[in-house]
Amino acid sequence: MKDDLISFKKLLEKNGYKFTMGKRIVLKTILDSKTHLNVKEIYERIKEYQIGLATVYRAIKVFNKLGIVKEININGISYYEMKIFSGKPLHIHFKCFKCNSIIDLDSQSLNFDYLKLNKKVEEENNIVIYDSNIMFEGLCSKCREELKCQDQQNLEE
Amino acid sequence: MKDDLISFKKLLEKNGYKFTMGKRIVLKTILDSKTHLNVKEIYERIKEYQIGLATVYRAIKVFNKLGIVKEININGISYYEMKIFSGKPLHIHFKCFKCNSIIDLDSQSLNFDYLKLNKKVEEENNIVIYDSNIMFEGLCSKCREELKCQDQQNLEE
DNA sequence: CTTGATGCAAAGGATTTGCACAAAT
DNA sequence: ATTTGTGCAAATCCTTTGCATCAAG
Repeated sequence: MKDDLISFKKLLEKNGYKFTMGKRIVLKTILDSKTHLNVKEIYERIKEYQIGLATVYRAIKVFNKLGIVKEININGISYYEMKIFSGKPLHIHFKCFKCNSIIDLDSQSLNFDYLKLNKKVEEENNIVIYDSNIMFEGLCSKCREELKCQDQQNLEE
Repeated sequence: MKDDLISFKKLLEKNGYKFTMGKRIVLKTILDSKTHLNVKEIYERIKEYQIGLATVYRAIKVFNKLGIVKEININGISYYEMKIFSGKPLHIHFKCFKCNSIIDLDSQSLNFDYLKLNKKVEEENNIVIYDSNIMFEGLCSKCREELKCQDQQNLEE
């Protein structure tokens, strides 16, 4: 087994789960993906291995419970990405209204600012924050440029 | 008609919708509620007026599209709260892992900090942010106290 | 009158579950 | 050997849609 999977195996077994082939393949698929995947997408990618849809759902449920993956809801559908060992303390997502693309915003300095704010939120409200989900909606830079060009053309007419 | 509903009527009609009794009752229900409601909850509260579930869904879809209400997804279910004319520029939500309650965090100074951060995000990424969804998960102050008490008792045993 | 709105029931899509069987420790 | 995992199909839950009818402007 690849070294990088051993930590996951240990984490699963510590919690009474078996690190089966199904779970391994689902996990690997999420690990290898550059973008967030939903269950259907994961299933499509791995069904050649004879893995059922229910197994994918069950594996992800366990991963989510153990904090291995992070769930992001976009238009009522759940997408998943790695959470632990991912090197990202915070995930800020941005959804473009126009092209519907989801962009990860992970600037070092922004993350730091947000973590500082988290601390303030915790103190002000006497709560403990384990996880934070931040999702912005708006116009991405590409769509923004396109709109600018259109405006220009409208003016010239 | 109550004064405070006229702005909504105008907004709807400007966009080609009729401000019917169904929409009015659904809107009033969300307006009057102190907490976020899901469609089923709204339907339960107003079905005595002979309003069908589909009507509730359709009304909310329009409200959401026009920015009248804000949609919040909690565990795959959509909840709704007022967005425009609500006096809150930003809604930060907190969900307690233990008691599952959803708490609104709306401190003036925090909101200000977040809006400032939004500006920074916009500049760094050359995007425009129309809306932001921030949801924290963790331990609320009440559950935190309870856990503290339990720890105390465990130590004394 | 014309157009959008409604209620109902059926359809749709995502997720869960019951069950018999298979696989892991 | 025992316990958890799996595939399949059925069931469930939330949401949307088609259609005939109704109501608002």
